Amino acid sequence: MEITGAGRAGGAPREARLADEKVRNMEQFAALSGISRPTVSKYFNDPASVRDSTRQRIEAALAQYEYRPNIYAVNQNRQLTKNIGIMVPFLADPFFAEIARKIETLCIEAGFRPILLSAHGAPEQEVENLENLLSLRPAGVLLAPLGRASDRGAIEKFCAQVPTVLFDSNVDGVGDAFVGMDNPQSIDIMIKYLTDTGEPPVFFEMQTPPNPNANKRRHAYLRAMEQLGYEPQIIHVPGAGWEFEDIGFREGMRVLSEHRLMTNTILCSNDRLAIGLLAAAYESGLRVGRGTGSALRIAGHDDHPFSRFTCPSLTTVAQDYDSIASKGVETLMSLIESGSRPANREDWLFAGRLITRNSA
Amino acid sequence: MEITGAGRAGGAPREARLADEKVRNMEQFAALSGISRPTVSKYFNDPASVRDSTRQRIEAALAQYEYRPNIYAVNQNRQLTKNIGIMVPFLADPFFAEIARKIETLCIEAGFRPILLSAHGAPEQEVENLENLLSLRPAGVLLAPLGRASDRGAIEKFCAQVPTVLFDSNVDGVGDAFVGMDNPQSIDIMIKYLTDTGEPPVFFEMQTPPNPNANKRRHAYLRAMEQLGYEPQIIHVPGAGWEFEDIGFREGMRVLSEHRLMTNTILCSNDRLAIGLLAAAYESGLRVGRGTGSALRIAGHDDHPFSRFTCPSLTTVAQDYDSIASKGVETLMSLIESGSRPANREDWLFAGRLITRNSA
DNA sequence: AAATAACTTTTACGCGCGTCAAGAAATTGT
DNA sequence: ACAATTTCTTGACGCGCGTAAAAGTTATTT
Repeated sequence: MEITGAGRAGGAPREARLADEKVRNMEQFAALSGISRPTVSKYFNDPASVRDSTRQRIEAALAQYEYRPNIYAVNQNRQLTKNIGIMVPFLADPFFAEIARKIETLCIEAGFRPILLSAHGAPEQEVENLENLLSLRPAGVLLAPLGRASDRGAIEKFCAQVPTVLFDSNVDGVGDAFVGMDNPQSIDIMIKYLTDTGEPPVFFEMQTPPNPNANKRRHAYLRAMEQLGYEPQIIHVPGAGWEFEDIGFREGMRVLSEHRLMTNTILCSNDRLAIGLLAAAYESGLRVGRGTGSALRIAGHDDHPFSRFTCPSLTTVAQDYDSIASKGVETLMSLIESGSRPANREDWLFAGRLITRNSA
Repeated sequence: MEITGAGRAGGAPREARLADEKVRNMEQFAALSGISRPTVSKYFNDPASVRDSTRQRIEAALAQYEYRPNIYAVNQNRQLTKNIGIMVPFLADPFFAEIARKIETLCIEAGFRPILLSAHGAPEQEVENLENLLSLRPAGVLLAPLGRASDRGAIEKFCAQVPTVLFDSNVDGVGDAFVGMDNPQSIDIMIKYLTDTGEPPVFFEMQTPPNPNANKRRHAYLRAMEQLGYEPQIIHVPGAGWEFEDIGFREGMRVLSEHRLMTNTILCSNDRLAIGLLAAAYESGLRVGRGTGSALRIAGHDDHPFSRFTCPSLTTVAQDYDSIASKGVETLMSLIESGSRPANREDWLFAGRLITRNSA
């Protein structure tokens, strides 16, 4: 028996040894991949900018050594980072969590790094977040402002320095674009539906809603009722802040016991108020629905993720999450690519879709 | 009449002029404040580390020029950043949004910069987030893993490199500490309550729950029922993923129509399943509650932010959000300060609090 | 008042990478 | 095969700040 190929002298192969060591910087990695550092740097900025054969060699080395450029050094030397700020007024609201998630995903697909922030309902936090964002030198920002409570000056100052697309909640004249829903349209179709299938609705809202959409919806309600020749009634309940369900429930209990309603139908300014109001109706022993056995019809607005599971399930107008998210990201991307700021602000309003469930 | 102090000659004061210019770096700011750059650097790392008079001069300049150190340069040169990663499995779940918010706040108070990430229910996203976090060189991480679906190897590898406190969902032996709730205790008090005030519960859960807490709760249920001398019944409904309400509703409709229950009381593995189940009961015309007129009692677990507003309001066991958040942050801070990793992993379990509402 | 301690300034290097310029090498066109 | 073009390499500078050493200054102690 012959023993052949008993192993090479000189220890383990060089590459296998090095694979265990940590690659500390691009210099080392470039040496390992057999490519010069400036070319490797070029590759990481845009893989398509180097020759095919070069790219393959870099990617082979990449698979072997798991090197990643130091993000701090990269961002320090780039004039513009690949960061995209996403800020919502209240992340504990699943509506915002959901839309933020869609936006996040789209940003990643576009090759950017999303940074998610929430103002947690507090104007000071919103301002602080903007300041922190600024120091991250983001390529752009998607911002759903708090609204009424926002520090307009702070937002303006921010927008002057960073390409910004507002969404959900508009602040007139601020930012490079706005993407949101068409409140007049959505309120219209809801009121048409409600009047067609029963009585015209009263409008249920907070006295000091944090979000400007509430005002737009109130105006849309008044206009639609006038056009249809019905007398409007607005139930302004005391309450501020972001605890909408709580306000809807607490004040709903009061309103329902006082029998102040002109009709049997209530249109809430948003789903979260409606969820509270539904709970109040249940607690009060009032059957909600559109059947003859029901005392009350309740409708919401937004198609909140939980409104399918209320009792009864909530009739509402769905916001077009997907379109809002993708148009927002799209708009921001073209802002970033163009490198310039548009002279005139674009506003994109998306139509709502009526969702008829069992509450109205 | 005498005119005195008619103003100094020489134009606008030097400081007022400079205040308009942008301070580009620490060098410039140091010059403006009249302090050397290394001392200014020391100040930003720890304001208490410089003399009182020096601090005042820096802060005076700070008020005038609004300089902030370049965060990328700072983090490149510091061995450890002031970043704290916070990662949850599913941010669209208000439970996680809520606890993440508390953790965020505590981190900021401790002088750190929280970075919030969500796995969005996807193991690949969880792994990607860990990789991204790693490249941010965080001082520490608070991680609520996906659980069953998590890539254990990836998490272990991550924890080996970064001080990590797990919360909510445990992965045995991974990370430097775990903070969560005491499932045996919480299930115990719930079962005691339910049996004391009515019939012993059946246990309602998903066949393949994403979260290990479900398993702990099932075991606790079995043990408690055995101890009390009741026959356990577990309703395992098909379903995976994070759409708990949907599963609770869909499968609840089926289960309730099949009349397979041994008792009139259902204990759900968590509130979100219970919310779906409540909707199913409503839809099925079954009155839920503890009164004589009710056909069914339903209890949940977690005290989800919305469970106050279900119809009827949900009886549940409240997780101690505050304690979990603060103990988690506290533990992480001491890990960071000590600079060393503990030999033995600490586990902190907090007791649940029974919340009796109207559903059971 | 002198001695000591505590702090600040000066000077300088390094972090990891973007980017530029000049020249070398590889690829393409004809 | 040669010129034209594209791509890569070499060498170097700069970004803004942390940090270290040595020398200078100020505050505290006895």
